[in-house]
Amino acid sequence: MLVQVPKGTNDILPAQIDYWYYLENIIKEVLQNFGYREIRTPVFEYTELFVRGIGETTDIVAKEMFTFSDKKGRSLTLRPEGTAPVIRAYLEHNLSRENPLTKLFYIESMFRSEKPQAGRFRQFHQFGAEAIGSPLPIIDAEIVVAALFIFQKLGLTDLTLHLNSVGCKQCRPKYLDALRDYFREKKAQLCADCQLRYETNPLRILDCKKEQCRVIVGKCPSIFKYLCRDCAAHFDALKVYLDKLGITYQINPFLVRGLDYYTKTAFEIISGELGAQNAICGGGRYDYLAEELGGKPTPGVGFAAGMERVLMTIIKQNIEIPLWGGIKVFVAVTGQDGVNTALEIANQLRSAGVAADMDFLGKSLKAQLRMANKLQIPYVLILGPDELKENAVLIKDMEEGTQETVSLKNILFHLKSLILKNKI
RNA sequence: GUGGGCGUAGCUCAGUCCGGUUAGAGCACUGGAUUGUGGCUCCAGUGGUCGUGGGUUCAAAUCCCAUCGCUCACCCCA
Repeated sequence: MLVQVPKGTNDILPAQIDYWYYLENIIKEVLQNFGYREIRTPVFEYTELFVRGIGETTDIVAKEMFTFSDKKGRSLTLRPEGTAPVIRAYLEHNLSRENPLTKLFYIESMFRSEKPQAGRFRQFHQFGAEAIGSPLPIIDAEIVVAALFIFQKLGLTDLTLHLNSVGCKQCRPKYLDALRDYFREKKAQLCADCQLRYETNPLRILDCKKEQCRVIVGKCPSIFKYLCRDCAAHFDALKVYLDKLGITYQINPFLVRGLDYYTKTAFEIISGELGAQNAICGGGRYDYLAEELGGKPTPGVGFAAGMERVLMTIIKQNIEIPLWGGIKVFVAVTGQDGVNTALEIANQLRSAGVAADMDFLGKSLKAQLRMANKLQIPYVLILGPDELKENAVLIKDMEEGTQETVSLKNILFHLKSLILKNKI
C-alpha cells in the first residue's frame, strides 16, 4: 500500500496554489493597511500555555490537542489556535514597550485532533489579528471591520455577523448563577452533555443544537439583563460604532465561543455558502488572558478565520482569482548540439524576467511543440542544426502559427517587444 | 468518540442486484500517419493484485465475514 497523508491533513497542490496566494496577499495587504504587523510563532508550545489560556474544560483542551513529550519529558502541544501563542510572544518580548497598543496578525497552520468532515481538518490554516493594549470598544469595532474588510475585498457575499457580549468577572458569575437557577429544575430534561455543562460551564448550554435543549434555552434569562454597567456600555458603544459604519449585524445572545478567555465582545461571521461548518471567522475580547499567562493585566481583542472555509466560499461563489501567468517562451531543440545553446538562451531569458522553459526528457521536436501547445506557451524558439550554423533561432508564434528567423543577438529584444505588444 | 454513504486504470465512471472465458468506456498519457513543426482527425500503445485479508464455490469485482481508507453528519469549532 502507498503511504498516504495522515487523516485530516491535505496537500496543497500547484493546481490550488493560486487560491492561497490570492488569499494570503489580500490578508497581508488589508491588515497592514490597518497597521497590523505579521508575527510568526512556533508550531508547538508548552502544553501549559493552552491549558491556562484556553481553559481546561474547553473541548479544544479536553479532547482535541496533539500533545507529545520531548526527551526530557516536557509536554508540548501543536498549536490548536493562534491567540494564546501571540499573547505569549507579546509578553515574552515586552512588545508593549514600543507601543502601548500593539497590532499583530498571523497566517499559520493550526492542529486539532478531531474527526474530519467538510470544512474541518486536523491541520488547517487560520489567519487572525490581535489588537493588544486597549480596553476601549472602538478597537473592538476596528477588529470586526478589519475582518469584514478582508472578506469584502476577497469578494465574499452572503455573510452574517453575529454579535454578543459574554460579560466580565463582575457580571458573568451573576449571570451563570441566574442560568443555574433557571436550569436547576429543568436539568433532567437536558441532554447528557448539557447536564455536565450545567456543572462546568452553563453558558455552553446556550448553543447546544439539540431540540430538547433549545426548547428550554429559548426561555432562559438573557445575559443583557445581567451585564454590569461597564460591559453594557462597552457593548452599546460597539454597536454605535458599527451602526455608523453601516455594518449590519445580528445580536445573538446564544453566541458562546468555545474558548474560556473571551470577555465582553464575542462575534462570529457565518457564510451562507457552506454546509454544517459555516463559521468562517470568530473572535472577541480577552481582557484576562495576559494575566492567566502570567503577564501583567493587558486588555486585548482579536479574530481568527479559517482559510480552508474561506477558500471553499470563494470556490462556491465562483470568484475569479488571478492565475499564474505561465511560461512565455519554450526553447525547443532538435539534435544534440543545440542543447547547451538552448540552456544558455533559456537562462538569458529568465535573467531578463521572461518565464522560459525547455525540454528535459529528450523528446522529439514534434513532442516538444505538443507540450508547448498543451501548456499554452505563446512562443517557441526552435534551435536546430541549420539555425546553429547561422547563430540564429526560429521564433514561432503559437497562436498565429507564423515563424521567423532571428539572430541569437536579437532574440531577447525581439521577444520582449512581442510579449509587450501582446500584453501577455 | 458515535452514526450513515462509498472504495473497479492518473481522472469520471460502467459491470455488482440474478457469480461464469484474457475486467471495459471516455478523458488524460506515450508513440505513429515519409525528411525539422503544436492544435483537428485517424491508428496503435502504456496503465488495474477490482482497497486489504479471510470464507463459500468447480468458478468471486460480483455472495458472506473482518479490516483499512475516503466521505458526510453528530459533539464542537475555523
